[in-house]
Amino acid sequence: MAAGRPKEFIEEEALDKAIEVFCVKGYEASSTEDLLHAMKMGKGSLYHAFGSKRALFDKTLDHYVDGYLVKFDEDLEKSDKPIAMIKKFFMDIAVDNIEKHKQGCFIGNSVAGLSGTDPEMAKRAAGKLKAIEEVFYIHIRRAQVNGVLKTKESARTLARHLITLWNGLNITRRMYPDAKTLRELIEFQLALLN
Amino acid sequence: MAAGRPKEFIEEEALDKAIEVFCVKGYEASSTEDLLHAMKMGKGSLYHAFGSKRALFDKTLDHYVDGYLVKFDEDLEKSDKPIAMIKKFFMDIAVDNIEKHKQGCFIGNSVAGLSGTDPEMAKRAAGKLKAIEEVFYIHIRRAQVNGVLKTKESARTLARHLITLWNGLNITRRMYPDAKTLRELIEFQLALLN
DNA sequence: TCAATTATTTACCAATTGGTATATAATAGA
DNA sequence: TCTATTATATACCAATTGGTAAATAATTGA
Repeated sequence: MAAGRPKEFIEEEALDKAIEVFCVKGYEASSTEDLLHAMKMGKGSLYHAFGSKRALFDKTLDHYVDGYLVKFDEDLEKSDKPIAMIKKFFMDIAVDNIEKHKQGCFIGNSVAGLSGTDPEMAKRAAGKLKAIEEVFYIHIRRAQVNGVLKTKESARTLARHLITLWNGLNITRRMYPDAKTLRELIEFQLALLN
Repeated sequence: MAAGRPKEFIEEEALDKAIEVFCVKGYEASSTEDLLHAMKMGKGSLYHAFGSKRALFDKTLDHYVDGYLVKFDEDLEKSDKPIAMIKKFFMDIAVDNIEKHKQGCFIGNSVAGLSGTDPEMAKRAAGKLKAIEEVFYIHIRRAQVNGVLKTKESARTLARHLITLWNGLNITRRMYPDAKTLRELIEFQLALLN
């Protein structure tokens, strides 16, 4: 195996920290200094390991979705009540703490923030949302075939409804960062999934 | 009346240009240089007239909503089919051109982009969304009393549904900047308004 | 015509930006 | 122990950032 001085940071942990910074401040407002401090590494190391701020951001996008979507899909796969689980996924947003509400969704924030300055990266972020939609789609489709879901509306539209709800809540939760308001709203919209 | 050298710019026009810049690039990524160029004024003039980048942004928020929401409300007031008009308002999003899709909603973008770096300004932007919700609310409520709207769901929840749909489309239209997909989605969600 | 007032132009500023180059440190294998 | 390899630390960089100061230009009212 190759030799060389061993890394003093764990890539996954460093990326997690970078995600926090990018998510809270957005791409432009996150300075290299912010990232360095949060990731606890020197400038040399960071640029050696990740190449550039943009490349780092790109990696965080993958890391964020991989670590979170794959698990969600697996959990749905195992579950005997996937639709109830999807509903719970949304209802859980309502009881998030105020910090989470203010933070919003990393991917949604990225799509909104980058589409004017870095369309290519925005497209990649949008692709991640499509991947989430796809998970919704697969399990909705299956539930329709099963007969668990009675609605005749196309699974594709239902999945897109959910992703739009997700995107919408990402903003609306900043307007109303309280459980009651959000719960009412989410319950109302999930009634379409019956 | 007071004397003094007359302004060489029209405030409303300058603000419109600033809105374009802020909307496309976001607050942080919009440099003073960008703004100066778009607004066609010198640095001295800009700082003399608006004080700071942040104060300018604040003014654009007001200008954007004032010029657009008040008119919408008036139109709804005049209309004999306000609910149909609200629906049309949403359906029109679907046929916007690709530039508009990529641009998204100035207010929504601002809420997403500022909540981590300037919570106070983010709150002001969120307040603008609440003002839009209020317009929806008033006309939904009235339509329920009229009997035009049959649904017994609370007007407040319906209004919040619409603002969440608006916020959601703001992101989803970046994923699917095509009329067909958006129309399907919007039609589906507007079915709740019957 | 002369103040007073307000707008514009221009030159300037310290601080911060993302990024690089070089030297050094730590490892594995020969 | 020597070499190849990889990681880190540090000093440095040009460019850009938001913002200011002072001089000047254009207006109104006396």
